[in-house]
Amino acid sequence: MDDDLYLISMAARLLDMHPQTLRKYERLGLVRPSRTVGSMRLYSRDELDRLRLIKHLVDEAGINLAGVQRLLSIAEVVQRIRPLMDEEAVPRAEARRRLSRELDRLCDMLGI
Amino acid sequence: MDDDLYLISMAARLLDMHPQTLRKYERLGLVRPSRTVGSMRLYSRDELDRLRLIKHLVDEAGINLAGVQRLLSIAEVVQRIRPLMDEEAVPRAEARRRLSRELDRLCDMLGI
DNA sequence: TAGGTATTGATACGGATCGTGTCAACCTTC
DNA sequence: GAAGGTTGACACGATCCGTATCAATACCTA
Repeated sequence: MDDDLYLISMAARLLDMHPQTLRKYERLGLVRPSRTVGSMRLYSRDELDRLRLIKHLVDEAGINLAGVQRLLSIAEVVQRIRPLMDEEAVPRAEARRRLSRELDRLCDMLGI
Repeated sequence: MDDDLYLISMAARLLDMHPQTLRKYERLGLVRPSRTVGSMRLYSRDELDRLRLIKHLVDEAGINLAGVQRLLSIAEVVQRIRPLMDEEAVPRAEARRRLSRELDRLCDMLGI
């Protein structure tokens, strides 16, 4: 499995986005494609998914890039919280402690 | 206690915002001041706090109003999650169930 | 009740953001 | 080496957002 990497033109075609848009998103830190030795961008499946999410938040929800950035940070925290919900995956006391810390982080990101 | 209500000019002065900005925020559903019988806006302390948060997200973080709206919705969910953390406030199984539901809601709001 | 001040809703203007287009220089492949 | 794709930088419209302005209405006081 040669875990599928796409050049910017192919990625843009798959996502129906403009290559310049992808470059700008990287410049803003919204996505971080790897590079060839000649410094050409390589987009993985995960980054395509991330870009699809960004596209949805921008086009459908009308959220600007500063807002998208904040929402992506929040999403990361929520993703860390999910596995803490699995019974017997984590000791209860430890899970509670971690959950509390992640919630504090969320509040910071939300300004509350 | 005559729980402090302010007309728009006073609210704007306290927040250092333009009255027209407050009117526009209401038109977009970001805040919902009560009204006098003559339809003049009345801002409570809670709404002033909400406006302060909005102002911070817009001015400091550069997030647009669509993004602010989404973040405020997320903040509401997080506020509902917090009390579920108090030991012995809620039966454990029930707390877990509610927490799981709120997390699902968060994922919807984040598009994940 | 009459008169002055504040609020209302609607509209318009200037600055900033964002997607897109264009350009020369570089990399890659044949 | 030639052709085509990529890179970074810049510029051009469209849209968003705070602000200003306006006539009409509400409030308050004399």
